[in-house]
Amino acid sequence: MYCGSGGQTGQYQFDRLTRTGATTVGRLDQPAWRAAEEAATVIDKSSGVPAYRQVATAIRAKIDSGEYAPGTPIPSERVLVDQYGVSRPTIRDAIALLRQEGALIAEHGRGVFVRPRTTVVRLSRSRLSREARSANRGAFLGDATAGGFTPSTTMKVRFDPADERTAELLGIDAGEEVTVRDRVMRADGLAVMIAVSRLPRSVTRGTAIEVVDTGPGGAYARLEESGHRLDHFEEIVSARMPTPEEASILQPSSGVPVIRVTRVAYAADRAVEVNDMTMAGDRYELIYHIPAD
Amino acid sequence: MYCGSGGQTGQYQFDRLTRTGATTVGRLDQPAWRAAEEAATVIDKSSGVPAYRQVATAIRAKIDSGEYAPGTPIPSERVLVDQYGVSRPTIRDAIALLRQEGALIAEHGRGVFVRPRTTVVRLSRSRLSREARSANRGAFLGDATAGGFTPSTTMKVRFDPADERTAELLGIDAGEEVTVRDRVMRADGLAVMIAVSRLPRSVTRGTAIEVVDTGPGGAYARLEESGHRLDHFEEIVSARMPTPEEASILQPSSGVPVIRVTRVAYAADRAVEVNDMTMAGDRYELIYHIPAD
DNA sequence: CAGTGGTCTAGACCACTCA
DNA sequence: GAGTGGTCTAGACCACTGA
Repeated sequence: MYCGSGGQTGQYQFDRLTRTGATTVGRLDQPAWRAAEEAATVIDKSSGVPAYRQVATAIRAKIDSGEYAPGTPIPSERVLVDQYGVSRPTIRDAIALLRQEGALIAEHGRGVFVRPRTTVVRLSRSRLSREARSANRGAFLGDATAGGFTPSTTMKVRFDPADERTAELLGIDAGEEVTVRDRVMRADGLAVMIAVSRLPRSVTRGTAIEVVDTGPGGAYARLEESGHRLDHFEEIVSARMPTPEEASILQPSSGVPVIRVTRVAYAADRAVEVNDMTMAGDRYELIYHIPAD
Repeated sequence: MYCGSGGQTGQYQFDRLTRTGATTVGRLDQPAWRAAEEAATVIDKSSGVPAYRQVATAIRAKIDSGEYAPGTPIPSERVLVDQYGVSRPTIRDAIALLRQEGALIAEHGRGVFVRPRTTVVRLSRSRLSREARSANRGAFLGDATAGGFTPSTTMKVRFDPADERTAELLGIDAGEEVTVRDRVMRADGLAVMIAVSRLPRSVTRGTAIEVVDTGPGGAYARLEESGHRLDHFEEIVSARMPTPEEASILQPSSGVPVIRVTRVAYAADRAVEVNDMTMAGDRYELIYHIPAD
């Protein structure tokens, strides 16, 4: 089910959108190496360095030098077999290594491409302030038009017993009922963020937080209306490789980690929300502002 | 060259050290599967799901269920070949997938182990404040003893022309000379963080910032003494897979991303330092405190 | 349709670990 | 020296893309 523009708030702000590269992938670009018909880099089998690593190093050098340009295909595996004089599995090992590093992207039936520089979205935390929260109509949907992409959001609400971690973060007993707001944010149809928000049911009962559309100002506004004036937020940031489930939703290029942010919102005397956000690591940067005193 | 305890400050604080697991690897533990001599999970070759993925799913399930416990070895590749009735390369593909997810760790000549739960260090930003900076003797070395590990630091100082990115962040011209403080922090001999700090030479000239040992309170104290009172910091957080160079220093387990933090320190009217920090993603969590208004 | 990457086999030999 | 993972070969067939 989809929710309208009123349902979002207190999310990250699209503070600035940086397009660090705008290369179209493949089909139109002429790879530079096709003109050059270059000599193969020689693989030294007695050097002790595995052949597939030597091949990877050679390809990496050509990417760095610009001979293989972002967005263009590298020679096919069978061509590389001839160029380097090793078997196809060895070539594939080299490519696998570079894919793991995030330098190459394989597309079945099309070719292997130098990863195009991606559009990086910078999320600033400065606008989590009360004024900013009330002023804008919801971070994700609000700034989307400015960023030039079409936003959409899938939202589900359910009620679950709190697991151990949630209970600890919220300062409640495990098993106590929590309201779970499960969200997938998309830009131009592509999932860019998963956000799972959990609040004690004792806090949300009788408020619009228990339905999909929380109304203007979003969940945080409803919290403050119902007597839970927000005092501060805490964010825990970590990074890891995506689980298969996350990978199926976010579809990150292979070799790209996810950034995990757990935000805990505190009212004066208690934690009122824990929000677990997962985003593709190559599409986001988080910006934090820290006063010197 | 090594520097003493006086040279560190303004770095992350070891706010809390969480040992989430203390399993010894391998040799002493009896893997549970050895007792059970389990029946092989059947691979359905007509399902359309690649065999190596089916094997990976089966192994992942055994890890999740606890049948393969953290720190213990899984059956050898040749044994798995028999169990699942596929070739060794196929088994290796399955293991490669799980290594990429960070679930397994291979050790040459010893076996493949379920990744032990690692010690996570939580870095809180709350103590970047002026009082905290002057109160403690340097974050990394100071809190190390509390965390129960032996810290060491390698530090080099050099002077370079500013590259384009540094120049933009510092608000100077590209090519202008900057003081580069290059640091590797180790816990019990293991590198856990790389930090490269760059300051305009015009700011550091004549101060202890240009030598390895900056003295009590560290570089930030010297900055404030020389008239650059710090106003605020900005941190940009991102995640990606390590470059080969980073991997050789940090030696993260395969399949573990690095967390990248770029901190810019601002005096009243100008940026005075940009500090690029790189840490192994499985060993760190960053904590940020954000006021509600 | 030809060309691409994806999957898989049945071997081989090497480097490393540990009893 | 036995067992482990690491590397490598020379094939095979499949699924997908695009002219």
